[in-house]
Amino acid sequence: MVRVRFAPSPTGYLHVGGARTALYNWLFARHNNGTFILRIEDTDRTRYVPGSVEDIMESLKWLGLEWDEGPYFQSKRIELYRKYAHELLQRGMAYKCFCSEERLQKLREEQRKMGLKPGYDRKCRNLTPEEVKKLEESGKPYVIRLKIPLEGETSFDDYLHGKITVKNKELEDLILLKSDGYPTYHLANVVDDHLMGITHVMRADEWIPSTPYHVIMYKAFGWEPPIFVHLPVILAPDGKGKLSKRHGAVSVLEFRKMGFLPEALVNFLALLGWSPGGDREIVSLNEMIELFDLKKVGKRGSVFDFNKLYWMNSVYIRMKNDEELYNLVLPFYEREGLIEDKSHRDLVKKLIPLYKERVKTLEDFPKMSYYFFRDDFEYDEEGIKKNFSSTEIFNYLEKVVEKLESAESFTHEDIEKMIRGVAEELGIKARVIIHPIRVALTGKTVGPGLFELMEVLGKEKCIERIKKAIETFRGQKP
RNA sequence: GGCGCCAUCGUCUAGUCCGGCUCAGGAUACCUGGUUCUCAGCCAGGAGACCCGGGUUCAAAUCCCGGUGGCGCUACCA
Repeated sequence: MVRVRFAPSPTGYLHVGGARTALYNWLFARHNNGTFILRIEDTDRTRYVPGSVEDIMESLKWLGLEWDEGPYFQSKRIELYRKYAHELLQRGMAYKCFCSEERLQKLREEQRKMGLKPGYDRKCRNLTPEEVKKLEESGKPYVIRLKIPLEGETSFDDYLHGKITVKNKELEDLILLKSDGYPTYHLANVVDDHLMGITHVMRADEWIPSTPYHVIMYKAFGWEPPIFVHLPVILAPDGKGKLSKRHGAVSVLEFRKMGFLPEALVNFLALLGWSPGGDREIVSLNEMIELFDLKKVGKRGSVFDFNKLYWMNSVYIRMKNDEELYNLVLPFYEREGLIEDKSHRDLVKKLIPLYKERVKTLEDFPKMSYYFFRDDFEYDEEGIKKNFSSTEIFNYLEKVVEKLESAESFTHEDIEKMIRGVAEELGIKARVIIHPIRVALTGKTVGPGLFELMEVLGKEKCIERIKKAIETFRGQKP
């Protein structure tokens, strides 16, 4: 029975790197009919950020990665870790260390100065029972450290990387229990993974260096270690280092705010380091469950390519039907303050087909269709220059207004017939008036098809805006 | 610095395990053309990669060694 866990620490929002780790764990669990557990590793009170647990859970839910157990909080299991730390003490696999932080810091400084590798000098490792007793009675705070074998080497089999070996000489007696009684990540992590029956530990690459410590701990406890799977990290677009805030959005919920669809984000993230094989790119969550195979996960870090995410998002938007899109997009219009009554909601409904092929995000909808809601849009400079510099154009537009005023039907088919008819009467190409009309109506040179756009805008607005453009730009020397 | 991990188009990747089918396939981004009232979309085409050097072999992107580069870790943080 497969049991995996996603174990973030509540030090901030859930970023996309963490989300991908969660996704792989989730997919692996679902694929194997296993259990996906959420565990909050909050053993460092100083780094706790209020609200981050909520953010993490909401992010996971939004992405569709529901957990089967938890969330467990390590801060509520402190006694447990304490107990196990003391068990190691009794077994002689750990020891109390009374060295102050000041001494450790000074030690490190000196080591660095002398070109030695920094690390604890194991001063307290060989304290006699009497010395320990004396120090304890003096009330001196202490930590509990793991006794690393002085010789030999430690290795483990990583599912992706194969055998990884380090010399025990390179390892130091790391702290298991801090002087405030809280466990360090290492202790809590190992104890919980064992107690929770975790079969596969899938976490980011950066944990590889501390895995030997964990292996030594499992051995010290006499426990069977889980299978380790170290996932490659997500790199910043410049390829230098991990993705961070300064490269743009990193928080999952931030992507939601920008109008990305969870399906798109998940699909994109899944392909960052994993391939379903062949040429498949657009894969639903269900298909991913079926196809997910740890063997197909890559080893090298992958760059987060915003461009590709935008493309994928647009693909998913186009896959939605108009009704679904309406529900998704309405909140974005509301956020922009464009929705005041039912007529506005109806308007949004009509806009969906005009824009769904042109947007990359949900946020683009209100941004690109602002002029349907307000008259205070701006005219594109180039658009004015290109379309309103000749004098004849205003005569043409007047003719258009005339025709529009007498129009009985205002479907895009009839509008098209009418506009093309005007052009023919005038002996000009339709495009000669189409573009100026678009600028007059929207202020822009680009946008949905003019006739569809006019139909939705409505006869009154069309006439009004063309008249206004004539007034504004006629005789104006650009 | 030490230790570790990694290395196919700019980017995500297929192929690498079990060497020949590959003068390396797809996607994205970019460029060109077509469709069209513009844009987007769609269609067609283009340019673009096996880090370097040795070795093994009839044959290497694929196996081995070395180098280089990138990244990670080096806390009473996770």
